[in-house]
Amino acid sequence: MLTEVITVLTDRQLLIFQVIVDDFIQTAQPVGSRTLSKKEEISFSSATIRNEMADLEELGFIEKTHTSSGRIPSEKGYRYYVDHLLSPQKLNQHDIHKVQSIFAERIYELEKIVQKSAKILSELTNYTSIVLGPAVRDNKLKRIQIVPLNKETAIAIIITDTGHVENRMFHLPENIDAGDLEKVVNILNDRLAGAPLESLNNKLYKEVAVLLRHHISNYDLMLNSIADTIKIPAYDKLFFGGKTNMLSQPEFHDIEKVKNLMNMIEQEKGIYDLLSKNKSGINIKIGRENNNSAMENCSLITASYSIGTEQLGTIAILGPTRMEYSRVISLLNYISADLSSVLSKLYQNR
Amino acid sequence: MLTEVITVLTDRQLLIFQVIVDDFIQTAQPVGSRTLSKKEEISFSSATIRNEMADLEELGFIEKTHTSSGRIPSEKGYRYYVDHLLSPQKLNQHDIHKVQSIFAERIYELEKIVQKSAKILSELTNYTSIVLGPAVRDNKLKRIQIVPLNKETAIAIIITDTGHVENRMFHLPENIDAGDLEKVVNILNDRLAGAPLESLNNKLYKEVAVLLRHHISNYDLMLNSIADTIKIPAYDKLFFGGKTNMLSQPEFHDIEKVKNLMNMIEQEKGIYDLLSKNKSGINIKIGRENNNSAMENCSLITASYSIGTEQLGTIAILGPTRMEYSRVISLLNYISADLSSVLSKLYQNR
DNA sequence: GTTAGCACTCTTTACCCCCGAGTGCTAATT
DNA sequence: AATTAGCACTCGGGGGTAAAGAGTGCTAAC
Repeated sequence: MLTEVITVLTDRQLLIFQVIVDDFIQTAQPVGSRTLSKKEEISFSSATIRNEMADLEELGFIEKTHTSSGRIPSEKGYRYYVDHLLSPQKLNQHDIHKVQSIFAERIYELEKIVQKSAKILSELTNYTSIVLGPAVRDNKLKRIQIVPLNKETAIAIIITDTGHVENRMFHLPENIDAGDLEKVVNILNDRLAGAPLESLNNKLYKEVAVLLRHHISNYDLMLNSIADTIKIPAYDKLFFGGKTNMLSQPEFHDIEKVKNLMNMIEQEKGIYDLLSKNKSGINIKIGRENNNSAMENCSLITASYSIGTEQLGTIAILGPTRMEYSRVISLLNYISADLSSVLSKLYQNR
Repeated sequence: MLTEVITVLTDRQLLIFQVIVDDFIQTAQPVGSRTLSKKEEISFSSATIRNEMADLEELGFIEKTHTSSGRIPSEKGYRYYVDHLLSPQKLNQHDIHKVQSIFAERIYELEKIVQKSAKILSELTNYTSIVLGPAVRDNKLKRIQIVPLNKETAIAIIITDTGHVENRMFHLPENIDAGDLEKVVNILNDRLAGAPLESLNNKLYKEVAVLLRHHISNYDLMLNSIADTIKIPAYDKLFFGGKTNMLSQPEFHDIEKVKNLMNMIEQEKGIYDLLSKNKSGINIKIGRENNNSAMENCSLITASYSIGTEQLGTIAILGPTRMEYSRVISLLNYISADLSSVLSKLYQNR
């Protein structure tokens, strides 16, 4: 187990540190002692501040960009700021109004609500928002449907209890007729309806296979196609908002950084990894804490949304390390609570 | 009707112009007379070249970036190059191999094939590829299905003859039972199956409404929900490949340009407009011909793919005006032909 | 008609210098 | 003992100048 050295900062150091972070978050410019001394909340001279800053730097909370520059928060500094100095921000009327517009229209599809949340969130923050869509993994099967398109192909459709629909085309075995198909579908629904999607594959081969054998000759081909359809959602869907917002951040004037980040966003796999392994509640990962070179100058704040106690998905904001943590956290909290309550009302009694 | 002034260039001017364009496409650097005079295919002095270039500039085919710079092709120049000087390029073995990998796996879904095409195309060209997915507009309805999820909500699913599936949740009228629903579904399929999606809305209100009235009390609410489901695909889907490839092009070192372009790509509406109004075959739009400020330094080459004679969708490459036109055109031709033939085999007899 | 030669233009790069913002340290002040 | 004024020093950025390099247009010679 790691032992954390608890650093005790004096009140004055704390004050200076906080003002440095707040100022840097706003301006993106290194903060010097003169600038600080002019702030209302600071009543001592620049020399004093310089001394304190030297100490704060020694402790690793702030750093210089070059020998005679002002200071910027280090990653450790942001971590401390986030852990100890964050005061929850009240959302203003405009924010609240916009968030509630997500649920203004009568929308029933989970996915659409989630997508709209991503959009609104990115508009409110000017950062990039990412939403990991509702996990279908633990949905339960509502119905399987097979619709033949012509003699050779048919389309298999599965519907889950949350209204999620997956479909896939497959090749029909030769010499199968409509009656056979109907029997197959009946057996499938009989045996599998109500079962969690995760368990379907297993059940399919263990319980259904035997039954199918009695009814159609070329059953194995069909079985594989159905198994294919069932296992489609390997990853849950990702929704993005404001993918290009990062381009407006001064830290991304360097095209190379942009390219790295955008590439990761496009690939989705990396993002998926970042989002999926978070616990419930608010999670904050700062810079290299994300273990991802493209995220060097970025922070990721995630929150989960749920139906009742069942965690459904994750909603996140990706921004520069110099991010408005307080505001973003408030927003995420607010949206995820709203999302959870609306979704619960809609789907609780499924 | 516009009268086009036909400009006759001497063979030598043509040669010089072609070499300028080819060189600039490769290097992205303005081409000077000295550089040209060193080329194998050019056997006259730099002074002669300078004279010819002055003429070419007067005619508007090339331009200078500043008074004493080399020349770059103008938009008019690219247009001429594309219209008169393009020699079809043979694809190499590697290209052909990669293209054919699109169809290597047995995939039946139109969308997946199309998506894979976009990916491969962007990898082969290092530009951004865009595919306008199969138009569902003129698909014909295969089947409508309604699956109740609980007492209040149900999900309506429509399946088209090409295997496209759309679904939408809706609120069930109160006091409707499973038998009623089945009747509704039967009526719908009876009346609408085989009809083009476009005509469904009309038919629904004109023919089906009367029938429904006899069977369920609250039929109008239901009717509207079904109408909603049917009209979902307002725009055909867009698929992208290599969205970030543009970032590697030297003309996009300027962050502002990148932002403009990326924003347009993200919004999709603009892209949709650019793609949807093209005729069959290869279309080339250079720079401002696209009528879109974000496309100032870009060219768009589109090709259509089809089943039989029915145009299905569009496949396109978005790159800088300094684009490898010849190669891209060959690739697009090749892929669209392959796409068309494979899709025809799969769906001809639908 | 072609080309060698030349003066001229413009960009790029480097270099220098100076200014401003900031620092750390020391000595004086409270 | 803590705070602050003062000062020497450092570094980045902006402006200016100079030289190099690539290119042009024009003229005169071939």
